[in-house]
Amino acid sequence: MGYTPSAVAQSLVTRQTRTIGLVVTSISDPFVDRIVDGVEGLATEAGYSVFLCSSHADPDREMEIVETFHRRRVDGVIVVASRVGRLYGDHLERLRVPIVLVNNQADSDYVYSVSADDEAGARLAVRHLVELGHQRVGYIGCGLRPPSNRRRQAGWQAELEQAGITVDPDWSTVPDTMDDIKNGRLGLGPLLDAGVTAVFCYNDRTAVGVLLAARERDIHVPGELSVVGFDNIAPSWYVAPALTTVHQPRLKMGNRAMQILFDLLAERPVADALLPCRLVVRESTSAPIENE
Amino acid sequence: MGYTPSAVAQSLVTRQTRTIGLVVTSISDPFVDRIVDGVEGLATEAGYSVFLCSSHADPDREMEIVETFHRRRVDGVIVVASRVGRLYGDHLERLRVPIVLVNNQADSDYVYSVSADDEAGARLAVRHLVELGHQRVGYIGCGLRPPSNRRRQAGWQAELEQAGITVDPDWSTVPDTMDDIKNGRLGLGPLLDAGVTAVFCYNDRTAVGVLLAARERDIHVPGELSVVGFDNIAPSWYVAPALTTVHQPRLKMGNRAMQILFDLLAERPVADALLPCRLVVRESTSAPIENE
DNA sequence: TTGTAAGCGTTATCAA
DNA sequence: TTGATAACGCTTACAA
Repeated sequence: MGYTPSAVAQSLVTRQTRTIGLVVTSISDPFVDRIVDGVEGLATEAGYSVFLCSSHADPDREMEIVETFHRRRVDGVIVVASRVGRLYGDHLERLRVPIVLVNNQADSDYVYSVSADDEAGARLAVRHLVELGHQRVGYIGCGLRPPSNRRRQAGWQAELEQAGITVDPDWSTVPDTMDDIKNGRLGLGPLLDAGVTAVFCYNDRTAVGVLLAARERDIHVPGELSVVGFDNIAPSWYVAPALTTVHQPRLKMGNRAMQILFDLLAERPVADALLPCRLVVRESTSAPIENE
Repeated sequence: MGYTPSAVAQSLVTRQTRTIGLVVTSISDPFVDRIVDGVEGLATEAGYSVFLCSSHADPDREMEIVETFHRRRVDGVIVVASRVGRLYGDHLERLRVPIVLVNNQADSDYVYSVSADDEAGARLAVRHLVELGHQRVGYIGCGLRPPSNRRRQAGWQAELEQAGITVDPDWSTVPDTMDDIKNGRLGLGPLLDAGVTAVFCYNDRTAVGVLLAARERDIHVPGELSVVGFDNIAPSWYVAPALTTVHQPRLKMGNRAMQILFDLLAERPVADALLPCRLVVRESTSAPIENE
């Protein structure tokens, strides 16, 4: 009837805004998109609106954003790939705004989290390589995301050891540029020198860097080198060769984060979630070449 | 001092929320990401927060979202790739909420727009192909985005005609699946039958579909077929071969949309913006093969 | 300069 | 059941 009630006046009296704040490192990060889809989808369905803001991976910005969200009296906050993590506990027990972290476990009483099982995912990738017959498989990591890098690297190492392979320290490298693709490019040389026949990468973009560097060196993938990524971002299936990768259930992770937030708001009991990954085999892996 | 003033109470009395609503078709659309960055960057800098919501290209959803934003008393709305477009005029002159459309010109008094110059961009692409020596260049369009498709197709045709080439109707096809990549895949066959030596695609994903289909048919790109895309999304430079494409200044478009909204809010005079595109030549184009 | 009161657009409470 | 009224947490206009 030509008139729309003011949600802000309603919020003032009901003391809830039906609004949540979502902070991401960058919207241009292909890893983030489906997670945003996941939280936004559930939120909208429940009549919530979501504020989106990028921290650009700056911890101070991240904190500012959360304070801004609090100032706007959001009912809750979701942070993807937090750079602050467990530090929230201290800072936010005053604010009393429910907060859930995606891919960044933090065992504070005020902070909950949903993450993909990085270590198990990494093991899936390495097991695939080992079963293919690879003995010397390398790892190219990511210096800018220490927690998840650590878990994926640990999974890589554990799976190799379980296969009875002694891991050579030269098989792994953890570059720390801002650019994942560049990391992959940079990382390949040293690993090749160390004699690896396959490389497991921190994420798909790193793997793309490896693909690019391999092409420049005229190394055939997967003939001469197998490579596997992590995340299963959209381009991973249409680069050449299509990437074998570890799928993270990103939409589901977004959904779950939102669900946890709803539970928190309704004061239902909640538990952190650790979601399983899945191996997706495509064209970038095969049995190692037989030499001599 | 351990206390944060409530922005909602402030909003109630100042009658402005310092909030804007941004509606996109989907966050997972690689075209959208940088536009969101552009909007969000300027907004945050100016102390505004942004609500993000996906319409999934459904006009009804889009309208609902705008109404929700209005209910929340956003100061303005930005819609990327609107499916409603000029229809807003009638519906929103009551709401009196400033609205700016990105890539969807609508000449209503209440609706402003910023767009990339699709037609000029298309001509850039085709001119490049013609200068390379191609005489029969095809076009694969997008049935789901009629306005921009029409402009790009018009640019393609105009540029060919200006080069003195008579355009064969069989050189163009406009598939209308939801999936751009599939469109490219589908479109290649008919064009090949019509004898084209180069194809200009509605966007980069369509071009990726062409690349994929060409590989399956063992057609070498660019040796036997040149292909150019549109948008310059991130993957376009790391697919193989790297795509020649038309760059849309998406970050700038986002910035500009936000700037226009600010001008509207300050009651400064504003004008629609039409931003130029730029050709980016990479590896997917070359001179046509000489036959007999 | 400092303080007090009215009002922003709703919901909720409590009389009638 | 209906209808008036206080309160929500601020800004601002005005009085002291």
